[in-house]
Amino acid sequence: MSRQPVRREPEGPPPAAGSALTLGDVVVVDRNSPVPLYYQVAQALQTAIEAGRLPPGFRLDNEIQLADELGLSRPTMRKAMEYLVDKGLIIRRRGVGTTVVQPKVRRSLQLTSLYDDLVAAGQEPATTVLSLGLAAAPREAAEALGIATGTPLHTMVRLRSAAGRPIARMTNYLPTTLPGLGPGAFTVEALESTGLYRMLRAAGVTLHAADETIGARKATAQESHLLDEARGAALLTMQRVAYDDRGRVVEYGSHVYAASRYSFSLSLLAT
Amino acid sequence: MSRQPVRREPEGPPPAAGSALTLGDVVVVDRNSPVPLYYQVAQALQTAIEAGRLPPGFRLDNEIQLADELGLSRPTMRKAMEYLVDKGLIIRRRGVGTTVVQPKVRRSLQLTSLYDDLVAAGQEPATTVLSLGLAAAPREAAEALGIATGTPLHTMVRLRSAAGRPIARMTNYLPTTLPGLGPGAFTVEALESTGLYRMLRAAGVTLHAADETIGARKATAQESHLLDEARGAALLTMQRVAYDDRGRVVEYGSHVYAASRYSFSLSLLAT
DNA sequence: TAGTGGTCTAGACCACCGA
DNA sequence: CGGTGGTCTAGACCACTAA
Repeated sequence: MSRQPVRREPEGPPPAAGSALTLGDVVVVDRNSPVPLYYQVAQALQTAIEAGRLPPGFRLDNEIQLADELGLSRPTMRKAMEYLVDKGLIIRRRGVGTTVVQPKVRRSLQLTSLYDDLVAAGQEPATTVLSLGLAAAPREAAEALGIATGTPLHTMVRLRSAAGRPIARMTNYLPTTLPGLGPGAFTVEALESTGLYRMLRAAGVTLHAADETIGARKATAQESHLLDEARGAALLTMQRVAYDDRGRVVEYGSHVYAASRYSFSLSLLAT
Repeated sequence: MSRQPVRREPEGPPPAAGSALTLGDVVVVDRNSPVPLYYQVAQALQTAIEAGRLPPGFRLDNEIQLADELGLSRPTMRKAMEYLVDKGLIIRRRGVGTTVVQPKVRRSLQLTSLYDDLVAAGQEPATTVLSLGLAAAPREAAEALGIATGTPLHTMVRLRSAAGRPIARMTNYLPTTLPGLGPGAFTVEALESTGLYRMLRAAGVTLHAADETIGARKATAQESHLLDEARGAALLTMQRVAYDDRGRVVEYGSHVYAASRYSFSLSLLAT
């Protein structure tokens, strides 16, 4: 239980960026918690980095020192740091050391107003179910789900709005053969209040992976009207196939978004 | 060096999906190789899975057995399997075991012809440099790079084609202050033959992360002409900010794609 | 040459799952 | 209950980097 905040501040030129902090100031581990030690450490460090207490460029001590400052073994400390590397928060180089990564700017990319902005601006997104029921699988959905065209599927069309304006039309197809997803598994009320993915999880479906394709095309007259856009406006399209942890296709969705008010953002780490 | 392909085929009902194979049939480790043992194992397993030698649903032995079949310690075997979990190729459940995941279908999503299809169809992509030089940073690029508007930047516009038709116009801005990227670092010839990212790596830049925003809008008259599309056609847009391993912004790109012939595909693992 | 992270080992105990 | 993966420890040697 010894955890004196040892401060190493040797003579000579001041260190590049901080180093007056010690892990003990930032991380406290609870050995009685059911949360794994490495995860406690990783979370604490992530919080500290995101809060700026470990600023960009901050040089961390080597993993052996850190480990015994916290009273942990080296592998455990290491696992915590690997977690942060995977998240892109720190960089480690053999023979060099570990430094905190510069936070990404992100928000400078918002050239147009985004869905997230609308949500952040206080307007909660709302969902309206336009249709819901069992219907014969169209060719597109049948191919995605790997079944015969015409097989009955849960079929639903939802309109997603934010800030009082429609943003997206989402069409989803789900097989009726999965446990917990028999006919009648979905209701308009639940879909509008709970959301599809939460309902799936509640039904015992474990989402594991998804493939998405993002494209664009011009809106049809009907789509322009539905999404409150000009005729022939550009739409973002997204098709998604979602799989559960046994590799079964759980859902196929084909969605269109009003491109003037919506865009997709992604962050990638080194390939 | 004992590596007999031990086969476990107990009495009773035939196992669900395979189990007549052993790791020894699929993985051979070379302790003299500089390649880490866990990585050798992970690669061999990945290859076997993707080749179908370990079919979807295949149940792997527990990690202790696997480890000593290969003459490895449990942590090393474990690290190999964690690698495969991260790649989404296997699923592990405590108290249950490890199984090979169903391969994703992917290709059923190609509703429209994609860039990849064109490349796969034999037409190599080609790049034409439309302009290249130093220019004052426009507001958009200055914001993304975190510098003052008007700062001189490497500025380049490239036209990417496939199957003899233009597909994308890519506009990139790069600071001149990074080591190896002074004025004159880029030439038309190198860009057309080598590609921007490869040139960056050669200049000693280590790409680490990127933020992307994908949207859509209608083409201007000039863009329609350049990309060989109808007037007002839908375009996919993508802005990207790339960072090096010190968190410095390396590049800002703003690109437009002919949506009738291009789309983005992504695969996601459980969040 | 000194210090760093990368890899590897051989144990241990535990939480969870299904029969 | 037995078997599984999840966590943790305390060492060891090595490859790489920088001074």
